[in-house]
Amino acid sequence: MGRSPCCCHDASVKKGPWTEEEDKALVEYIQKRGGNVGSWRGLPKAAGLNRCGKSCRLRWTNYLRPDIKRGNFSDEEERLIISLHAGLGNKWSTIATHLEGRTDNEIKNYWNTHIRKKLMRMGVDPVTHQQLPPDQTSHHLNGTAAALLPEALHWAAAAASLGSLDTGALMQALLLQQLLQVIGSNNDTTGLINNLAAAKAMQNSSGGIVPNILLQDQINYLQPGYLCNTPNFPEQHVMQQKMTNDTSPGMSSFTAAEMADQLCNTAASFASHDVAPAGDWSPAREFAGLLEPMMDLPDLCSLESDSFWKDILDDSYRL
DNA sequence: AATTTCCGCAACCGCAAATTA
DNA sequence: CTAATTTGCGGTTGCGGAAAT
Repeated sequence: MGRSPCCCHDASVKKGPWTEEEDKALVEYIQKRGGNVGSWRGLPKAAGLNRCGKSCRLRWTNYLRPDIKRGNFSDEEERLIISLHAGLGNKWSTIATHLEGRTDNEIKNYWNTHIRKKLMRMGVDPVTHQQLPPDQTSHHLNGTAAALLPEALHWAAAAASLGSLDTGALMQALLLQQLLQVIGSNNDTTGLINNLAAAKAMQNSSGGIVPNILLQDQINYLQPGYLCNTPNFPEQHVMQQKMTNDTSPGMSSFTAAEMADQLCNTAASFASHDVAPAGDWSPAREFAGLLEPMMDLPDLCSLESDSFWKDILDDSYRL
């Protein structure tokens, strides 16, 4: 048993950056064979390259392949990566299958250089997607925002626990988490906390994902009957499309996404005063008051590029 | 203007899974 | 079935350019 020594250990085989000539030779060889590489090990010799087969494969799959998308990642792609990573972890190749034209290496690099840092700044552990302890958080949220974050992160964790590939619920959870950071800058958040707790209970009653919690009267005013469509709620249309595209069998992530969707619908409903919940709805009214100024939220993943989010984050850094 | 430090990305490396003989 | 070989994956490194001093 054992492995034959790889040509990569041969000192005479070239390493390091590829030259234009090498690229050309590799592309021409593969194209001449109609894209059928055959054996990577035998390729270098056949193509007249002094490289190891492994190096050739990497160069082709990560750089020379004709279907590779170039340029910066869009916000939509970034959102997708974050959501998929929350459910899959560092399964870069699996994540890459969900992003057309992007390679696992590219996504991994983008994660390590951009997204990871962004999450850290937001006080979110990029490995677990859960809130970091205060002493490990790279900035200091004010007390209210800090108190709210666990609520949203609880959601993210619940969605992640499904272990499914679909991203809807996690996207919504991240949306909510960010929303909460904003709302947290307001003073009185009792209503918000009540509503979140009730929403979790709603999720519990319809899917059994999050155990325990809550008082019946809190659940009452969050029944699906009270939900309304709010097309201008951030990301709503994106989520609807994602869920429509989800054809995976079984439970799901679709269900989770739907429930998460309902929560956001609820938030939006309260905010727009379109809904009058039964019973004691003063918490909802209060919640609406907090949300109302937020209805024109800019793109939620443009945390650094967008001045709206940047100002909010800067505020929290100062505190 | 020169030097140092930081950062992003392409490429490498070792391991494990998959495939082949 | 087993060993040998190939392929794929994820972590890590190091080069080169940009930013800071």
